[in-house]
Amino acid sequence: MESRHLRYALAVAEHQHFGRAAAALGIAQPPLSQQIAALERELGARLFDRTARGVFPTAAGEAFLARARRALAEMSAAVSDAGRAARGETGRLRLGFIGSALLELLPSVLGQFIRDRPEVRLGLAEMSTRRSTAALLAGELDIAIGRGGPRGAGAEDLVSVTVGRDHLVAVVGAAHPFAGQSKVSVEQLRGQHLIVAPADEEPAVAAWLTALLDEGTEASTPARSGGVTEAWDAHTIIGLASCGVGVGLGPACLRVAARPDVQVCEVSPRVELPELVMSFRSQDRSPVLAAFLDITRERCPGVAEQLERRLGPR
Amino acid sequence: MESRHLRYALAVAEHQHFGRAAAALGIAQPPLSQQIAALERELGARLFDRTARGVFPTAAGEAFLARARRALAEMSAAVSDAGRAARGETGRLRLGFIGSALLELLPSVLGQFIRDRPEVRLGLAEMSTRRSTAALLAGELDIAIGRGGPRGAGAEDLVSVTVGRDHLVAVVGAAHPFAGQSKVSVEQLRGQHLIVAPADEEPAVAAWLTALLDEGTEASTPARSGGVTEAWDAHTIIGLASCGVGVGLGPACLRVAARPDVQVCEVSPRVELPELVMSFRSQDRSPVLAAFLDITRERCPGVAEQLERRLGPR
DNA sequence: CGCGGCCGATATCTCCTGGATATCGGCTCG
DNA sequence: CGAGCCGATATCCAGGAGATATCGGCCGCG
Repeated sequence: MESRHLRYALAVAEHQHFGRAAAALGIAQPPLSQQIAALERELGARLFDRTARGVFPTAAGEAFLARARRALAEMSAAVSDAGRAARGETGRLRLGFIGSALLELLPSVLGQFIRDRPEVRLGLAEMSTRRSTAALLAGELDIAIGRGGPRGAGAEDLVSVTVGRDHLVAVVGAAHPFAGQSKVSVEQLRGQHLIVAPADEEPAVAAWLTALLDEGTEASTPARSGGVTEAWDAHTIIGLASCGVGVGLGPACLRVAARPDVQVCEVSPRVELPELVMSFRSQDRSPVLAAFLDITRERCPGVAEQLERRLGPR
Repeated sequence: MESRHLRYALAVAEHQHFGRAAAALGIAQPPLSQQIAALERELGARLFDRTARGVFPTAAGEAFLARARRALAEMSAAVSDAGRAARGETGRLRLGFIGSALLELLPSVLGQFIRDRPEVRLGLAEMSTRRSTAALLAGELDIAIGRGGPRGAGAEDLVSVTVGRDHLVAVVGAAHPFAGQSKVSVEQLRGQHLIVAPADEEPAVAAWLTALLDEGTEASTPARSGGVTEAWDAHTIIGLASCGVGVGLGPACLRVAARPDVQVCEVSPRVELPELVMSFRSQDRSPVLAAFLDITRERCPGVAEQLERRLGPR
């Protein structure tokens, strides 16, 4: 049995007339009679009573037609659903991001995305750069936003573009000696007890910070004698700084989360943190991802050029 | 698009392999590739990613396959539903019957029918012979059970068989002169105030009763000087008799509904009422009706022969 | 009561297309 | 780097869907 049989049976039921049904179907009457006869033979049941006053469905016909209508509705829904999914109007986008992306980048991009693609299910999860990279490679995420971008095994399967930059600031409690100054130097940070992102979760930031603090010192000299406390997120860094644990270090957007009892000091001279990087699987042809990238292209200067360069030979 | 495309796409999704999917479908691999390619062309969307590690559905493919599964399920349900309807396992049977059928015939036949065909929706309505005949002809009923069977316009479109016989009994209140006797004669009934079924609703019974009472009297003599009260159902007849309105007349099965404060008298010599008759439209080929007739055939002696005679030249 | 017309079924032919066979091209893996 | 697997492509064939012509039955009309 083919869906053609369903369409033909429904046409006959609708017109109560083989000739007119055939015309509506764009075929001649004999083949329609044949197809209905073949269908009835296959079902082992007569579907229509051919009377002098018209063609009417039997009880079996009624039962069959009801199902046939639903089957054809599912088929046309299959077509339109596939089209919408292919155009990226429906589907799912799972996004893993570092907390600081939530302070500036994501509100803008996600707002636009949700307006453009209201039927796409968004999965949002804040996580470290290491975890989002691993989840992206494992296929558990579609987009990862982290600092410094993915490195290590599997990174060659990903495409990464810079979507934001921040410079370093220091956060101290009111009682801290730095509290009076609006600026601190890198030199001053050496020897302080520092509150920073976990080294194994944010490898790029950790490596960069080590390089920054070791700069110009002897390799043998223990540069950070003050020790280090690792904190996962902005609010923890600020909280620890406020109660005098040490000097919090992080991107300038930490200011957004600052509280009255801490002071945020610029670091002088100004130094840039590893960039905010958005990654996705280079093999991922998802139209939803493409739509998200389009929006990122519009909203983040420079992203268009980076994507063109990296995706050029597609 | 034909349902073949859905089957093929599902096979590919299931096996993640064109060759094995084709083997499972009983066709060669090239036509399968072609059909999938044609489907993708028609949809304007790629449904499968052909990678080195296997064939996997795209987002559009997932959406399509989900609908395709439902569409095919509806199609096979259409086949089985049509079959069950054709075999009379599902469907509807609307039955109109005179009250006295409920006292003996229907409990037996309906019990068996409900056991045999639990999924058939039964519509039961008690009504007069005139109304059930009209409803049957109007297509509002599938079976009518009345007394004396249909007559008048349209009766030639119906098939009727006798399914029960009853003899006449008289019902009187305790204070009635007949209360002492266990038998009354037809002669004694003449001149009594009679409680009988409505003449226009039960034409066969009324005509038969008139003939019975007029038997042997002069045409000019007013035979029933006692007058008549018409009552629709057994309980009303008995109720009216009990409070002395007159002598209730009805089939012997009235005894089933009798109360302590009335007496049911045999009429002597015993006379038969018009038969209990079951009718259906001779054009009706409903398998549910056929199943009901089969049960009637088993349970009512003589019905098989009557049906064979009347339906023989089908 | 017969005849004309409508409608679905049947007969026959044609041609499209779904399927088979053979082969190619690309990728993976030993 | 070559063997082998797998999907795509090329080519051919045949079954069957559909077109045309015609039949047969039923209804309605004169």
